[in-house]
Amino acid sequence: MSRYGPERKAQTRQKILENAGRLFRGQGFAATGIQGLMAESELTVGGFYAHFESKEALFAEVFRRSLLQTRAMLLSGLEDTRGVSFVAEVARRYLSRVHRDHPAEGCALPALAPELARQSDETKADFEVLFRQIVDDFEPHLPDRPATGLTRRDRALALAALLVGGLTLSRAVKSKELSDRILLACRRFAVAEDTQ
Amino acid sequence: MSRYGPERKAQTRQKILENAGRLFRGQGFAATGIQGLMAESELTVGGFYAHFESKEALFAEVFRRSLLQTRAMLLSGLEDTRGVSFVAEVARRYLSRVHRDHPAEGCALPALAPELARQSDETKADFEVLFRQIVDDFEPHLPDRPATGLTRRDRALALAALLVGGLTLSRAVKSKELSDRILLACRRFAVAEDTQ
DNA sequence: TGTACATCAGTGAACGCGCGTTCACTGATGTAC
DNA sequence: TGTACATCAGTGAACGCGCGTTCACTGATGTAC
Repeated sequence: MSRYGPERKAQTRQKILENAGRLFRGQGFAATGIQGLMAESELTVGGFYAHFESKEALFAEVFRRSLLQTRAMLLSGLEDTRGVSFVAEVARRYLSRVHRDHPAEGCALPALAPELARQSDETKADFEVLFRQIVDDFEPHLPDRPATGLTRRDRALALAALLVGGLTLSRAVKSKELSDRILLACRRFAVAEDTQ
Repeated sequence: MSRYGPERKAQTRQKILENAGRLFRGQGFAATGIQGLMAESELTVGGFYAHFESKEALFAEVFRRSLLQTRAMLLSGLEDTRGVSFVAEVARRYLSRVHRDHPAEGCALPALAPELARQSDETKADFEVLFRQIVDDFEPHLPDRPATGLTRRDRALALAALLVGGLTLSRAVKSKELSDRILLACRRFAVAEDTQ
């Protein structure tokens, strides 16, 4: 065994979080056991509670971290991009085949949103902070088109829904052809909205 | 006890299916036990396998029935409605506060889609048949706008994604104000797409 | 009409197993003198 | 430098419980004669 102390503890916590992220998103929250998670992290069950208060507390933290990663994945390098090309690029990144085919490494929402909806208000409030942040990030990049009656905030929220719904549906069907079609249709729809 | 025979059995099966629908959508598939489901149906565990081959087989059937109900809820009375008013009405029905606040009685997708995505190809293929049917039902009611590069099928698929994603997100946040905002934004977005 | 029998929906105990959480304990470390 | 001690991340057994599925059995029913 290597060194002890707080930095070593932080590393262990990190490892548990990463494995929990993969397992929760890959198999679901209720379907993942702490036993298996700790084994995956090369530890024993009891140690879990030195790092997290409960399974739900871990869930909240996993969700938070996953969304931070998604945010970075969606926005990195797009600081000065606006209008159609912003929407097209964000939709292209999120509604990709790679993302669809690797739920365990992807955004937490299409994998875990219904389970989040069943958690405590506290956990949902934790999520909400980050969700608002991402929507806020979208907003300034979107075109202002008051004639449609949609504010930029409306567009940002609807874009988020289209991304999450599109990826969710693309994973639920069996046929790859239909699945690809769903991804493409949502990308086109997101862009079309801002084109005319 | 009342009468026996095949019609009585069908009634029992029906009762199990209804309770499973409520429990799965309300608490999730993995989080619902057959013991609890059968107790809810005023039966004992063992009897379950006289009606269903396995828990997954029940899931597939529950999903199918739930989508049939959703389809009826979305489309009833709209046979001759076209264009914006069709989209507006469908979105109004699906993205309603009542629907959001009663997941156990609502559409299976926002409640169970990620768990469906983790089931066998057979179960997903079962779902796909009905999903295609609903998208096919949408299609003829949607406006044809070739200038945007979107086919009617694209619009129908994107509309489905917007509905599912919108309701999913509206259930995941804590704040009712934000949740309402998400529902409204998606309704507006769906309609705006077909207005200009 | 009365009796014997086959059917089969539903019972309830048992299979092996894993669940989330608690807790007394271990043993490597850093600190004090 | 050497020794005694406090800290605390992680161990592993145990708590009570429920999991999905199997199976020998029960008992109300419909049928045959």
